[in-house]
Parts: sequence; C-alpha cells; structure tokens
Amino acid sequence: MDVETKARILDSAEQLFAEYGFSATSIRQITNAADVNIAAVNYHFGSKEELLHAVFKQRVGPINTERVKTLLALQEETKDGEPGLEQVMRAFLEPCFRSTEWHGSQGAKFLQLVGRMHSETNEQLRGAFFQLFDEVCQHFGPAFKHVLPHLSTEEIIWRVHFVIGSLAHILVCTHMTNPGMGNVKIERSDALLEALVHFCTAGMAAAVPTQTAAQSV
Amino acid sequence: MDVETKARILDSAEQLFAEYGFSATSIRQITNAADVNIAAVNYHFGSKEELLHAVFKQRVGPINTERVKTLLALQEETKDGEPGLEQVMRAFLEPCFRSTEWHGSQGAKFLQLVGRMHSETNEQLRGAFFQLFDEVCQHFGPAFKHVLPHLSTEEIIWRVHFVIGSLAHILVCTHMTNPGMGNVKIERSDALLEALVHFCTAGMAAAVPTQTAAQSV
DNA sequence: GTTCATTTGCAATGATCGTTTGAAATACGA
DNA sequence: TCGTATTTCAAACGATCATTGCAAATGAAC
Repeated sequence: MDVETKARILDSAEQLFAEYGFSATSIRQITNAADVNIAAVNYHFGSKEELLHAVFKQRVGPINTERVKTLLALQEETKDGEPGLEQVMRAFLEPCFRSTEWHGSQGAKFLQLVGRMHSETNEQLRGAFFQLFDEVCQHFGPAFKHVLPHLSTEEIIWRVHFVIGSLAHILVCTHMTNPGMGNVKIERSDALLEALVHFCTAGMAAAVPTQTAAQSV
Repeated sequence: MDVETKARILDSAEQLFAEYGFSATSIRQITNAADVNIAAVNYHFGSKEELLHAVFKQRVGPINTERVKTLLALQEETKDGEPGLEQVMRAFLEPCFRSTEWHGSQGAKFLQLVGRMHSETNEQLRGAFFQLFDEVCQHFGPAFKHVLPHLSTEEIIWRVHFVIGSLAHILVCTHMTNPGMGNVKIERSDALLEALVHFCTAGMAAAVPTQTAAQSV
C-alpha cells in the first residue's frame, strides 16, 4: 500500500497546511488525519519541509502547465493579429480557478495554501515555492510586455504583483467568513473569476500617471 | 521600567512576528530580542495571542484613524461636487505607506505583518485582527458605493477585496527577494504607491462585464 | 526605616514538537 | 517456499514550546 500511504499523507498535509499554516500544523495531526503511522512522513518524504514541497509539486505543476499551454495556444491562433490583454490575463488567472474542478474540495483547500504561501516570509520556504513559477514568469512576463508596450518593465512588474496579490487574497478568503463589508462569505465561482479578470485587466491597462501630478492632491 | 519593558516586548514581537509568522515565533525569541525575562510576556500581556493583539492595536489603530479622517475631510471639502474615485482610493491606500514614515523600519516590518495576517486562516486570529477594520469598512464601503453607483454591492465587495489583496501582497513582498520576473527587489516608495493607486482605481472603475459574454472565449 | 504593591528572575511544569530506532509485518521475485 | 527488500509499527529520543509558582528585587508612600 505504498502509493496509497503517500497519497493519503499528501492529501491530509495539503488540507491541514491550508487550514492552519505550515508551522502550526504538526506531523502528528497529518498522520492522524491520514490514518498512517507517525514515522511514515519521514520515511516517505524525509522531513516536514520536504513534505510541503511535495504537496506543491503535485498541484502547482498542472496549474502552471495549463497556464503556459493556454498562453502558447493563444499566441498561436492570433499569430497575425494581437492577442488581447484580457485574453492573456484570463490565461494567467483561470487555471487557478479550474483547479477546483479537477480535484474537488481538495483543490479548493490547496488554493488557500497557495494564497497563504504568497505571504510566507521564510526565505527557505519562499524559495522552494517560487521556483515552481519560473516557467510561468518567463512566459507571461514577455507576454504582458508585448500587449502593454507603452509601460516600463518596472511598472509591469509592479502591476503583475498587484494582480498576483488580488488572486492570492481571493484564493485565501473565499469559503471563509470575512469580517467587514457586512460579513459576506465569498464563494468561488465563474462570476468571481470574471470579476477578477476584468478588475485586473482594467488595472493593467491603466494609463501611466503623469510624473508631475503624481505627488499632488 | 514598566513601560520600557512592555514597549520593548511589543517592538520585538512586531519584528519577529512579521519575519517568521505567529506560530513560528516563540516567546523565548521575543524576550531574548527584547532583553527581558521570559515570564514578562505572560505578566504584561497574559498570553502569546494577547501579545499579538496588542501589537495590532498599537499600529493598526493610527493607520485606520488616518484613513477615516482623510475620507471624512475629503467628503467635507467636496460637499457640492463629487469626491473622485481616485481620491477615495488614495485615502484608503496611502496611510499604509505613510506608516513607514511614522515608525521607520519598525513600521515597515509591521506592514509585512499586516500583509501576512490577511492570509491567516485561523478563525481566532482572523477575528481579532479584522475587528480592527470595522470602522474603516463602515466608512469606505458606502464611499465606494457612492462613487460607483452603477455597481452592485456584491461586485463592489469583490473589487474591494481585490484592492486589499494587491495592497497586502505588496506590503509583504517589498524589501524581500522576489523570485520570478528577473528577481527584482521591490522597494516601497511614492512611485509604488502611485502605481498601486492607479492600478486599483482603474480596476474599480472597470466596466461591468456583459452577462452573456462572460463565459465566451 | 517600614510597609505595601508592582515588577523581575529563576526554575520547573506538563505538553508537544520533529525525528529516529529497531523490530514486526508485508510484498515479491526466485 | 524461501530469501530479500520494502513498508509499517510502537516506543522513545532530545529539544523546545507556552505557561506558571514563588522568591528576590524594586519602587513609592508614609
């Protein structure tokens, strides 16, 4: 039952890391939830950190592959014309939402974990996490630059970070009780994705502020 | 040396919570950094969680007061005319950046902590944190609704969350090494604030997507 | 100087942490 | 069926966790 044990550990770890964070989740919690022996984590994965890394690799990979695949297809089919900003943005954002469909509630939990990792300040964990996004950055960086030729590279990098922030935050706070704003519980839905796409597209396309007026008001 | 001890604990706790997160920071780390006895935390604050709450209260309070004050002043001076969306957005975003000026590098560290808390999933910690934003929500919710009358309340709530996500993410990832996008290190600056304001203003003002076309492409 | 309340320091509480050990159990090719 | 490799198990490892009594030190009022 080798594969089953590893898979059960991965699933439980994913869920609990998302729920309580990496530090606040103990190996005992994970192995209890997975109904396996405590030693199984260190036997199969080596350590707690390597388990976290394995969780990422399992799920982030397909999402980012889908992102790049969609972008490449987009660039192919619009070879003569220009792929629009909104289309690029959708290729970037949609796979994260679609992941829920692939893996059900497990996928939803994982997205919370992804959102959480974006605010992780531990250099070690950050490094292991963000290296999984190298390919995505290499493809989408130039793509955004291409559809927004009037923006400086620095400005584009900033704005992409704003997009990532919006995405990460909405991944974390959906399906949770969100205080403020009338305690509305946000549900992950196609409509929410559309709202995010349009918000980010409009933000990316914002006119460059005039240098002199920047400090006024 | 009562006040000094409490203040030193608060400063060290702020810094370490921001750096390593709540769970990953031990009371011993805090008391060592503050050069006080281990028991001092529980004596002065009661518990580790109450210490975190005290850290928030010390810094979030002034920021949110400034936000509301700026908004009210804005609504006053433009009584006949309409306060613009960008002005409201600036009142919401700017105090977070200004906090750095008030408290120097301590303030910068704290902003990382704030960004981190936005992705905290522990209900207890979330509740204690977000209740500090009640007043802000009560003022800015209607303000955004007023300058964006064509948007549904749900759409506004979504978009405000996108704004919060962008803000929180940029607070966390400034002054850190950010993999991807050429390993650029983002610095907190007036220019960055301006970029954020313009991004969020454009996003909030985005046209409502047509219902039928939402699923296409 | 004595009294009293506040604050600090030391040592220890029981609990839980990640990890490891070595034996038992299981799987699998020969 | 045997022998070997893999996987599981209970138990324990040393370390660290948040928290707490209790005595020593400190401050202020009289």
